[in-house]
Amino acid sequence: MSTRLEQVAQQKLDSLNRIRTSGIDPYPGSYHPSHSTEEAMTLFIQAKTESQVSLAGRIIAKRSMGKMTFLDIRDGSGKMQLCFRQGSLEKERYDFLNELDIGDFIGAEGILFRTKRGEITLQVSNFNILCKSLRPLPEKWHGLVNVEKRYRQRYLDLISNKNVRTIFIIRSQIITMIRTFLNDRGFMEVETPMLQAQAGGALACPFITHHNTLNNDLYLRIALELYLKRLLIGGFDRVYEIGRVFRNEGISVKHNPEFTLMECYQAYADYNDMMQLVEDMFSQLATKILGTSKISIGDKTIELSSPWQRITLRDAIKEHCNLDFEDYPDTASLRLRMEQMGLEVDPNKGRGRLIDELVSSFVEPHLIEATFLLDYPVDMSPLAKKKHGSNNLVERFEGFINGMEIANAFTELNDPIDQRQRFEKQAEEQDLEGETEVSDEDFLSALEYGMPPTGGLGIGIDRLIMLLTGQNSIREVILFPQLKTKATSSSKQSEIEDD
RNA sequence: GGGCCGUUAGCUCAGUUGGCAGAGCACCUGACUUUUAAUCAGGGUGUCGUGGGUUCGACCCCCACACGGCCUACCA
Repeated sequence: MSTRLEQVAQQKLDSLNRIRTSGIDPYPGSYHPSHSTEEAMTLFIQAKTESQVSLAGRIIAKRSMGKMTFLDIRDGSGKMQLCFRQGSLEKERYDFLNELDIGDFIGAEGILFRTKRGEITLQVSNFNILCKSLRPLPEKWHGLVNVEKRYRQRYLDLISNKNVRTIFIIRSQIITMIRTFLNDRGFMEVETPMLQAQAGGALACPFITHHNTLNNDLYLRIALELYLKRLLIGGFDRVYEIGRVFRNEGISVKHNPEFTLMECYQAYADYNDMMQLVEDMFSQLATKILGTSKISIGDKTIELSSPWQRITLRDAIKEHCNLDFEDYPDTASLRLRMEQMGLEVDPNKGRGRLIDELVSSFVEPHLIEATFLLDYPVDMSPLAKKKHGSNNLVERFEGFINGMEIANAFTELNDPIDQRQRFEKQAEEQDLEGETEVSDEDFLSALEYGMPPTGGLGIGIDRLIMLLTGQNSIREVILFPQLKTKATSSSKQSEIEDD
């Protein structure tokens, strides 16, 4: 007894063997089509005379009518109907069509014509199999719907669902546009270590790994910040990196353990310049991708062109929580006030984390329109420069769209003494919160050589792509999102062996 | 971590107070020289997520587990 899948696989294997027996290589080395299907379409429409072309692609439909067969093939650019007529091919070649199934790749040459129904079609005079497929593709009409299978076998999702394919094409275009945008402004793209002795630049739980030869533990980076700043110290005035960072935290529709971050740093600039940069970048991206600077999410329309709304963090919390954090200058008093408001307060959290909790719970959900929250407390921003004339606020903003944090920027702290004190204070609070991390001496000593005044910006690329493609789950814009590894019989076996 | 929902043929989905497991597509055989979700005639099909339990009898009821989705929690 065998399953349907096994029976189909056997049928395809039988076909493969018949092909081999007949002396044909079912997996030839190369085939060089003269045109893509899209180019062939254009050629036919523009050319007055009959055009001889060769095409290659995957068979996605087969309609046989006895002595005449139509195949639809698809390549990276589009699709084309192929017409095979017994009168135009040797009988042996025509009969070979029996060995071609949906899913196989073929190359075909012939002359383009238009059918009675008006479809541009290739009249095939010769063809070759380029790859024999051994598994059936998902159903043609409904496509692949099973979400788990779509993520685990994304190639099937891409074959079946054109809108999925489009999302990832747009993703690629957006990232190219960001590079062009920054390059045009004199930024230089760089690459910095993903394996780091210390995971700094953000407060997040890192992944830990081990280098065997060096015999020391290393961390996968959680941010790009501290190495990019070293490059400003080194004399590159405008640098950026678009790269993967890794955070060992929860998975949700807005979080994947590895995600793509863009950080850029501009010497002699401050957070106001970064705000302008964000406004320019986002409105330009939207205009190029969508043809308008407005994005539609559900029934909401959000304008991305300059200027975005600006509100200080203090005023935003006042408005949504009826609480002025300046009235509560220390952790204890703020915690007391929050408890009086009926909130459950984590006793290990410091003042910065408490304020952050107020923001994410009460303020963020209301920031639908493109909004900059300005001027954060120093407690929650150890790498940002203090606001001129203030001892407890820093020049920092976060950008929000549709209730989602999308950008984070500050005027970078370049006072090495202040930076050392911030690290020390942060270390104290982390001890209270049960985390331990030593300050980054290597970064501090770099800073002591002198870093120019600098504006820095970070943008979550995946979330930006969600906005511009109208997706509400980050997994829809990451080709292979993180899923739990399914135990296979062999891995179960190895677990037993490990025990 | 908690809650709710889901898991049936390769794919998309039905199904039953608890009484032989169903359809469309795909696949196989046959017919067909302008089809295009081709059509027509015929055909095959399954660990009903996994493991227990209740029952004369479980895809269905109960328990546990796995995986996924959404919500929530966590999250610089």
